Amino acid sequence: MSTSEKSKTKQQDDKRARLLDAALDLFEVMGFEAVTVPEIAGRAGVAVGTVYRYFETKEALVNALYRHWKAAYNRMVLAPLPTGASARESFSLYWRRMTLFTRNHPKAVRFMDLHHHASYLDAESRAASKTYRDVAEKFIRDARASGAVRDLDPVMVVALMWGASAGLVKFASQGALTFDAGMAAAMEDTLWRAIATKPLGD
Amino acid sequence: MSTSEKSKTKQQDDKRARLLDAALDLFEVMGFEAVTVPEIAGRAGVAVGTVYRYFETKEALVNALYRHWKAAYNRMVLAPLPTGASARESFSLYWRRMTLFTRNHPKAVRFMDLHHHASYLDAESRAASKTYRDVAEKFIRDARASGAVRDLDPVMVVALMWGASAGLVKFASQGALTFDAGMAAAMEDTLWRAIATKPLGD
Amino acid sequence: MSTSEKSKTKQQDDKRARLLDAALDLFEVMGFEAVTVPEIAGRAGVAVGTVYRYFETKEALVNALYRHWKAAYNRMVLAPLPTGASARESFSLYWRRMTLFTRNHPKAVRFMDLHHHASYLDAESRAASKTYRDVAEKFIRDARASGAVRDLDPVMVVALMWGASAGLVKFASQGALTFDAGMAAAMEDTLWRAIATKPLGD
Amino acid sequence: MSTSEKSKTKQQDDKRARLLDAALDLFEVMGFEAVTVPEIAGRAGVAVGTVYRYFETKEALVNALYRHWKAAYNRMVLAPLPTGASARESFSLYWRRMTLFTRNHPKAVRFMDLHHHASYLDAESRAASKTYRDVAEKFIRDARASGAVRDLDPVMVVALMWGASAGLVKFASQGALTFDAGMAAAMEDTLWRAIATKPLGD
DNA sequence: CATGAATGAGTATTCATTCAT
DNA sequence: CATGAATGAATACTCATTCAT
Repeated sequence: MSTSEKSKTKQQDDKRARLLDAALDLFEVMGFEAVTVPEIAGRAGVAVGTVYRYFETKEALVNALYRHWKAAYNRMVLAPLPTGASARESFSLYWRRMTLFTRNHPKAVRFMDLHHHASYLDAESRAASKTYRDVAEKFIRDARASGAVRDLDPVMVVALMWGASAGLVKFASQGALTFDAGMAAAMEDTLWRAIATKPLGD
Repeated sequence: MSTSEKSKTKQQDDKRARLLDAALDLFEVMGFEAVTVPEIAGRAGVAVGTVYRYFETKEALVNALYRHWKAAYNRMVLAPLPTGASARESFSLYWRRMTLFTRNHPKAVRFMDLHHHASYLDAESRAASKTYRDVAEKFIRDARASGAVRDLDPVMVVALMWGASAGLVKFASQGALTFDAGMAAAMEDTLWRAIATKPLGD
Repeated sequence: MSTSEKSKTKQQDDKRARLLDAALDLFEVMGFEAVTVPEIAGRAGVAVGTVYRYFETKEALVNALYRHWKAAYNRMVLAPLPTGASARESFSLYWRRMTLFTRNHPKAVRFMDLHHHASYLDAESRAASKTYRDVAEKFIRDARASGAVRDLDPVMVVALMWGASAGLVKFASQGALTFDAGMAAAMEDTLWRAIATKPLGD
Repeated sequence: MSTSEKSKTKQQDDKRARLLDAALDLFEVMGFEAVTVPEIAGRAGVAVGTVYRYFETKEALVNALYRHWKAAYNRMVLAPLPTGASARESFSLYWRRMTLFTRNHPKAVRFMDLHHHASYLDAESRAASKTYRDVAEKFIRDARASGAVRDLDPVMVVALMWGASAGLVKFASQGALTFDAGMAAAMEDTLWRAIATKPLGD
């Protein structure tokens, strides 16, 4: 297939992608209202009017951005586990997926946390959040049933895991720590001690 | 001092306080830019122009609000511990102060988390954040030195504690759990297991 | 009553009136879409923002303008006739009222004619037009019943009278004729010949 | 000339004609400024860019449209009368031409009336209007000289005739009457009574 | 001190026009 | 010749801030 055959679509995809990238950079730092459409266009290297060829309104743009990253997160983090994995292995896998995504896309994660209850997000965008809690709760419930995890409120455990990850992002963005694989592993070990029936076992 | 002299001051303080309250309610839900000065004035029951008798600009108002709550937080949570407290007792006290404040003033806590890196906060407002980290780190370092807490990166532990609290607020505000004293205690126990050398000991 | 007591309302009325005047001047010549809000504000001697203190939107402004003049027209032209007036006298009175209004407010009449079917006029504004036709038709019907006017379609007669007046305005605005009292009287006589049973009688 | 050579031209003419038709439909209802070029292109079934192959600008398009219909009107209505026609016959012929054109092309007539003084029409387009008045005035002057028409201001008579026709269009477009041949004839009779020296004579 | 009408700079959005394919 | 994606100037409208009362 020749380059020219695809170039039209490619260029469009490219512009849309560049607009989403620019919007992420700006919204994450400034917030939705503080960012102007010309700023987004400028950073994406297109004219103002072009923004409106790809997104109906500025609100439609944030919503598209939010859903884009929420979908990517769900795809990577909430994918089914390999069958037969132990509770410890499952915990480790989920935690490493979460932190890997977070470390690869810290801006996207901060953006989602900052905006998840914002008034300019429509119902569909907000609905995406639920999935995460559902999957996480089910995992904890199963692990508890298997006896590997103590008798704790599943939602509390989800809050702890999400919070631990968010805390690392927050302090990393302030320069107080480095959120690398080692830090992720140390936190994993610490969290497992918090919730496991026999943290030192095995 | 006559009564009328005092009442005047009282009324002024009252207006200032009502403005700060109104601003907190609105900023926390809508964000800084999405809230208009007339809205704040209306909710506080004063005229638009009056806002400017108490605060130079809208930015000055957010900064005053931020510092107000940051100071309250520091006063309540970071106050010196009773001398002679064990690491376990100190940990418990800090955690209970944190969660008590958070449960009493969830709007203020969400506001501070949402806005702590915002561009409209000036250097002085942002500096207030540092204190918290310094105190928290010192406590962890001491506890570790005493042998009660494992050999962990202090900042990671602070991230974990802050994150655990933030996670509870977040899921509580979504209606997924109830952040009451029992929940706080359960989380305290869980966190202590995560970091203590002998979590079951004593 | 002192001047100062009323001055606040007076000034407001004044601004509203000046805005309506400016809008009439501009809309009549340029059409609704070709006129910018800053132009209206400038001509009225107020700031742009002030326009929006008096009218929700630009559309609300045209609608208010349209209703203002339609009401004035109906008040002056469609007021009840003195009882006992003959058909000839009634015809003369209606015609003189129409042409007097038209000569005094040619811009308003052109504006109403130009805009009466415009998409930016809401239902209520458009409804005002009906009254005119109803009154005019009733008059013709009565005059015909009395035998003074020939057996003509009443709507056709209304069309003729309105058209005659509109034609005079149009050619006057082009500088082809002078629409004064004499011209109005000459047209009245001509129209009466057109419709009367015995134009020369009496 | 080969067929293909002609068809090419035909297709071009066709596109131009379709653009003019689409523009008439839209301008007449919405006004010049409220209609977008993409709308015109869409209704004409061509791409946006194609509009600019046939017309320099949007203004050039309205001007072309205006002149197109003005020329058609002049060709049909203002064509020389058969020699030797009486004043009554001439009057009838002019009136029937006017009303026939108006009934066949009501949109074009409304468009011309609505736009005849618009700022986006250039001098040449506006000049076309003069012809009509000149011809009409000359006819009245002659008829008056022949003694068939009373001693009236010619321009007033033109205003009356134009107004009568415009009134019929206006009320017909509002659904208040039907502008058919019978209505046209009734109005002709009525108008002749208005201006003739001996309306009942012959 | 308190008020709220007035201000005008600033923002989202539209749309006539161009030009590479 | 035809196309329609890209452009950016222009417009309606908002809202922080001022100041006369």
